[in-house]
Amino acid sequence: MQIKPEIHLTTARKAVLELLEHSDAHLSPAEVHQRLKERLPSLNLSTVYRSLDYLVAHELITVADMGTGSPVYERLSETPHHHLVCLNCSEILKLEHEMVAPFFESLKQHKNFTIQTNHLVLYGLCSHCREDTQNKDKS
Amino acid sequence: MQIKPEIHLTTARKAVLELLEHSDAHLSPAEVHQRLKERLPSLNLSTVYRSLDYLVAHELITVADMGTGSPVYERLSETPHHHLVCLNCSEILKLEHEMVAPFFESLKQHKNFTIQTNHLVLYGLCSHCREDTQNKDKS
DNA sequence: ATAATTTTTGCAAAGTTTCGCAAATGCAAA
DNA sequence: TTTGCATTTGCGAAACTTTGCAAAAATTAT
Repeated sequence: MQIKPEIHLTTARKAVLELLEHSDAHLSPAEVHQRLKERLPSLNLSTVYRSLDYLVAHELITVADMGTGSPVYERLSETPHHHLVCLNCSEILKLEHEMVAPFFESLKQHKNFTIQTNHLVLYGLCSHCREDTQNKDKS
Repeated sequence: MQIKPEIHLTTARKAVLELLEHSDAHLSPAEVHQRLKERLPSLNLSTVYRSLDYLVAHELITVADMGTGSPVYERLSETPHHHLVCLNCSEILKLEHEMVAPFFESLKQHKNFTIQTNHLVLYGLCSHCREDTQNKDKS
């Protein structure tokens, strides 16, 4: 990963970016490739991988590993957000950036490090499953 | 990933765990396999993968993606720590858990979500590279 | 102990991701 | 425009990771 402020959108990259912008979902590389095959039949899967990497590096999209086997990509909206994934029931909760911003700010202040990670995925237990686990412990 | 408090250490799992406990480094699955081959010649690489998954799920070791191609594993010490990776110079900085704990605590308080992620890897710019980038912007 | 059940492992195959390289494309200079 | 240079892409192969399945090992019940 490198810092390259200059953005050059080729046909492939533009297609990938537009697909993500017009889709509200998390898409895996294979899904992106699948959906673009109609428009661009010759588009190679490895080009999809490279385009996704490029778009992430240039901060036009985000990538996250939700533990689904493949990383998933989505457009980068004005208000970034993050995810909490329950290890027990697999529920995925959205986490607003306001909850994360103070943490990133403290890293800037105390460690002199500017976070660029724009899509955090944290694993743990949702409220419901924590109760279940506690009950199980008692029995 | 599932929550299985009962820990069953087979020969393979014990070997993997002991290797990580006696080694101070981040090891990839292939490196773990390589180093155990002497002791356990018949140990299969897929068993190493499954053992690592098992040990992570049972919170005996941690896994992190440092952007090196393969995930890396290490023993879980009493004092967990995290990493900051510079996107520009690739330097890896250690981040003490004390810097992270208040953030996790706030998620517990406000979102009722108990974080179990025990090894965060955050990407961004180290102090040195941020200066460079700023200078480059000016020129 | 022995048998039945469950878990783990090796192996091979499938799936996913990366990489090298040559052809194609795009941009810039002449 | 044409030429030359740099970037991007397709393709094939390699590398990495996961999965299904049957054999082996461990656990539990009889």
